[in-house]
Amino acid sequence: MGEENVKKKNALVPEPALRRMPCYLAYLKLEHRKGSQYVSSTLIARDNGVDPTQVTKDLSYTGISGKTRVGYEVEPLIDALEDFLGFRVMDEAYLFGAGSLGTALLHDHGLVQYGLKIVGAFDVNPLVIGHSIGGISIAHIDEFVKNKDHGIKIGILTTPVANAREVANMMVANGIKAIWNFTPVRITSPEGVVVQNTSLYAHLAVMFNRLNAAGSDDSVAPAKK
Amino acid sequence: MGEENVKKKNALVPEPALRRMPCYLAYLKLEHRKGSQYVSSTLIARDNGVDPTQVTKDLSYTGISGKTRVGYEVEPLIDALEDFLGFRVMDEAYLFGAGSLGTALLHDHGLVQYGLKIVGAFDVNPLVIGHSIGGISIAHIDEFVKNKDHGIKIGILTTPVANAREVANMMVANGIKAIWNFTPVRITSPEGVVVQNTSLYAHLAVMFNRLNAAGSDDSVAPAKK
DNA sequence: TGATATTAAGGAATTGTTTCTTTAATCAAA
DNA sequence: TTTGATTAAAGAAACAATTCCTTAATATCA
Repeated sequence: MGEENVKKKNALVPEPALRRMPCYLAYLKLEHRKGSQYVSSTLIARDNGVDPTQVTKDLSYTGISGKTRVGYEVEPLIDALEDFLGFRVMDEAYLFGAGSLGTALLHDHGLVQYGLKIVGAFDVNPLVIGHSIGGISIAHIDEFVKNKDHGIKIGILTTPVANAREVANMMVANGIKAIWNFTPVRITSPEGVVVQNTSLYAHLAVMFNRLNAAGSDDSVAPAKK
Repeated sequence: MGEENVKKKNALVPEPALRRMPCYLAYLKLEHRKGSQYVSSTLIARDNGVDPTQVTKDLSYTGISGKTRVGYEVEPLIDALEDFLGFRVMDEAYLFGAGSLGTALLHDHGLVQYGLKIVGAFDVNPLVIGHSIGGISIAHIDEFVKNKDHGIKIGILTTPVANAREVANMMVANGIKAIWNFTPVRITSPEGVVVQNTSLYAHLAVMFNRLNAAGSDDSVAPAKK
């Protein structure tokens, strides 16, 4: 108990804050294109429907500070956000499962602008192996296991539900450090492996629920703002 | 129907709980296929890396209750979850913005299994209008405005950032009640319109952050200033 | 048949996040 | 230069969500 400068709880940036940051970034880029040089937290808050103090708290994580009575300088803030979010360094990733959703992601070239480049894709289905989707050719997953020395740290998981856990284990066993999980299966992450769950169906469930709640109840309170 | 739980005013189901439910559902379907007839919350919790009491709390929202010392009956629980999440009724949706991400979603046929069917797509780019992607032909967005009497309540927003707000407004003005927003732009929802934000980049930001934190920690203080 | 262990469920305490409040800074205008 | 208004930032309070704790029920085993 003697160590008093042991970092408490790791001081992780709150996930909700991290999720809001790309939204600020998109907004700032639009403002920048419009010619704005300074933007205040008040303005950011109003245009994005969040609390002004939350904006300053969120932005303070990037290390940038604003000027009293002026706001934030747009360009440095954009740079700081992109740096902080890791959008400026290009990370390479492998995709596992070239089914419907995997194919969809291979078609999407938007991720490259945010620092993620898919450089390989794997599957077990003979019907897709050998084909090229979005410029990436699909290989058998054994090829991934054979190649021990790839420096790829990020794996995108888009297999069917039944294989998700098995493939995730294989990814980890072969050096993957971060799993971007698009399946509804909850991956119990081993050692120091990061798992980011992004099941579209989870979001769909929330949307359906809110839609039904709004439709069936006329005394609904509007999102307590 | 809602007479007995009138005590709490709105009693909205917490979003984190809703997001976990599809995960339980996927798990239960796998267990069902394996032949399990009963599954306990303890087991669900262990296999999915969550707290057992959280499982029972989450599942209680569906109205199903488990049997002491036995657990939950798998089949009725699957039914209840699918019903509760709105996965059993097929909702139809329009897609706005057939760019990279929009095209990707049109290629994905997985959504149909979860109750969402894309039945139309709109854009403004002459290069894509008239083409068919994933069985859906792309029309000019004016066609959407002309057709006042479509019964479509759900709109998927996949336009470029610059047009997101404008298109969202147009959607709402023409009867869309729920916007599934894939852009990083925060849509300030009007009256009783539901907005579900699903920016992939937000998730990417969280993953990058956690990955970097995991790689650089141990001895180094988090450079958060 | 009775004891034991396992489970669901409800309420309390804890934790984390958001919102509110206060303070200090500084630009603009008089 | 002085005054007033607006802003960022830091701390306090409120809120929501998770985890912990207790209770009641019951299938299994002795």
